[in-house]
Amino acid sequence: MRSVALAVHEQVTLLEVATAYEVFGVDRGLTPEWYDFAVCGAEGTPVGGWFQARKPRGLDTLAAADTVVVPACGDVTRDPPTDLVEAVRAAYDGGARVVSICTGAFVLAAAGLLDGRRATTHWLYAERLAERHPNVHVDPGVLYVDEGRILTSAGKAAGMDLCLHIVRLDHGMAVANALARRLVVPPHRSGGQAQFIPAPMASARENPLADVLTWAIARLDQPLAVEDLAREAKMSSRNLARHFNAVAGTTPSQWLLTQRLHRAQELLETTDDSVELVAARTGMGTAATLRRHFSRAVGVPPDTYRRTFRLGQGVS
DNA sequence: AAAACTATCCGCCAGA
DNA sequence: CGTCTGGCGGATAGTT
Repeated sequence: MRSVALAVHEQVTLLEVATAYEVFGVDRGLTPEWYDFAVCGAEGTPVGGWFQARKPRGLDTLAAADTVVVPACGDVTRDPPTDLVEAVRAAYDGGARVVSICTGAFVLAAAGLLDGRRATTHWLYAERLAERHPNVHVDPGVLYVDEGRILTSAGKAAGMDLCLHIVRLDHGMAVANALARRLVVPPHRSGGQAQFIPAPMASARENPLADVLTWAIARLDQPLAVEDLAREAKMSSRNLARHFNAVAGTTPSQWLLTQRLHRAQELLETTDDSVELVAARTGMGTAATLRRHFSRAVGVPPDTYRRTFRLGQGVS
């Protein structure tokens, strides 16, 4: 996945174009080969109402890229431009990985790429997306969703998280962490699949579990069991599991484990606590348990992760 | 390293 | 009737 094409079109917003450009378009020498980055669209397309795309490649060249990034389409009440939808469809059919930021998900949905898949978009438009495209499993509560060749992200800044996630997939964690350090953003805020972060704006109506999740995150240092969550949620564990699957696409214990591992990563990055202590402070019990889960989820053992991260800091 | 032990998940059914 | 909920038990993943 070495070439990235960014689709610009009418009403595209500045931040998202900038996000993709900063991540994929600037070679900071972090790894021998960075991405071949191209902007595709019509000459003079206004960007964010302030700038104009200069000498972009045509939309028809989208399909040539390994990865296609689709930023927000300004007006979601109208159908996205047909030529854009078709170009995205063609790119996907040609084997490209397709990524949307914010309401760019509407373009992917219009191209039929999201049917039967989990996806996300800006929380403000999640309901509209679900209405317009009933076959899409819209999850308004995550930063991004990784469905393999289709990746969608929530509003604005979450696009950065997804772009970093892609760099992590392509170049590994060390490079992604070094880049995050250069950009001065958190190195890893996880998005889709088994991972779930309660969206700050998620209302109790959208996500009846939001309170329980927040409650649990505040007590991560304790060995919480699923039963404890159920009690807090005032429902049976059976029902809690059901809601978890519906809202987060995962099980209570899986979600809990993911949160613990996030906290562990954070502690490894920011403290000198021993792995035993990190295990205790993340409610993982023993170091052995932490090591096993950490290695499987992150890919490297805790000690290696800490060393790698420290190295990444040195690069800046 | 394996076996006993525990917690969790999930399909199914029944009741509200 | 469709939807939501709780409980049961086999299967399985995780822990000691």
